Amino acid sequence: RLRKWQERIRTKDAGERNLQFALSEIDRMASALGVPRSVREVASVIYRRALNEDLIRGRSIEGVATSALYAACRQEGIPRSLDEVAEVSRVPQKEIGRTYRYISQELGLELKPVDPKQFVPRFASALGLSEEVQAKATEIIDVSAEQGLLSGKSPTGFAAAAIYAASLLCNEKKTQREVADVAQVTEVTIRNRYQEQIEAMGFR
Amino acid sequence: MSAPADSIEIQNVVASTGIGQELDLEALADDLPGADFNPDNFPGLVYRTQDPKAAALIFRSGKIVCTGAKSIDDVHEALGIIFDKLRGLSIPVDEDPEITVQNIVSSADLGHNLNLNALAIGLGLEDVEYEPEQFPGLVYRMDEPEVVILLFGSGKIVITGGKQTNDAETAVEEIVKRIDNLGLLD
DNA sequence: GCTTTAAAAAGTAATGT
DNA sequence: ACATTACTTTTCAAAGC
Repeated sequence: RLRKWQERIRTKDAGERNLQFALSEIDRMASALGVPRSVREVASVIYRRALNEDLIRGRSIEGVATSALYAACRQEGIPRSLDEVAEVSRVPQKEIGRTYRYISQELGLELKPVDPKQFVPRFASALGLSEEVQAKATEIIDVSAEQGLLSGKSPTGFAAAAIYAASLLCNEKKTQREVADVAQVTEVTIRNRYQEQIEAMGFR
Repeated sequence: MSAPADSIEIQNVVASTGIGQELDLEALADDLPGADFNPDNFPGLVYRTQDPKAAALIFRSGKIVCTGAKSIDDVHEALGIIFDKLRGLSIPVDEDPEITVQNIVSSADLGHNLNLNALAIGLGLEDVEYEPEQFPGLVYRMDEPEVVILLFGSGKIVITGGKQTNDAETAVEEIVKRIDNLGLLD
């Protein structure tokens, strides 16, 4: 009986240590990504819910912690791409995506698809672009999305192309490579989305 | 006049069967020209038929998985060829091994572009998986028939998970109804 | 969970000319 | 700037780790 008690305490301690580890990892990754404290708290809540619902069984603590942070960013309207999240995590991008889909389904998060507009302020300021360019990029996204061009396209690539197009239109030109680097997409993707978007805008 | 259901094409049929006889795969790999067998990698021996084109996974237990066929008739034909090949190697094969269709993958065209963002919300986020950062298709799990449908912006779709020939047709009619009811069919 | 086999859809990426 | 190849998703069985 004494052994059982010790085992329980040991398990409880282990569980407590695991939770502390997960929360400190969320904190570390959130700092590296530069997301506000409110997002870390949302991520902590999602992680604890996943823990209570026993969703971690068969998955790595780090994977669930990273996915919780990815989900929290989206829920708070300041999304990070899976690439960006994977850069500060020690879990491969593929596993983060798979784990996110799983906990999102099981916890019923029902997050809407990521809106490309939500990347504009962050990408544009990283490129030192003005408010005017940001407003133009936002307009390009709205107009082309309304014409059905967004279906199936990656939100980061869509945002990157709109920012590139806006930088040209506002005489604050950035090269495709510069925009591609901050958005972590290829120049080919920017070129493809850019062509569709300027056509949708009625330019050519 | 061309209904979406008329555009359905079966792309792949997966079926399982068994010859009711244990097999020595090492020996079989030597006797069957073109057979791939890497037990360290995978326990099954891979054997491909040319006409109809299909691939069979043959296991030590005598159970066989056939995949890649374009129709249920092709599955029977391909497995028939394999059964005869085995008999030719003087391996006893059951008279008419039962063949079970496990999965049918079909493609179709709805004939309209689809707004996947609107569809994700309209069909219900709880039944939908749409992560364009990871994959361009919207994944929709339907209960009746129990199939999974992948929907693309072009209006092209993939229906998978069905076991009956008519599952794809039923599913296409149902998904068209649901999309139309949402006013999302241009 | 993973390993292998097949197939479609469309986007993105890496490599090659 | 092109093309080609390859990988992402879903489904399913098989035997074994």
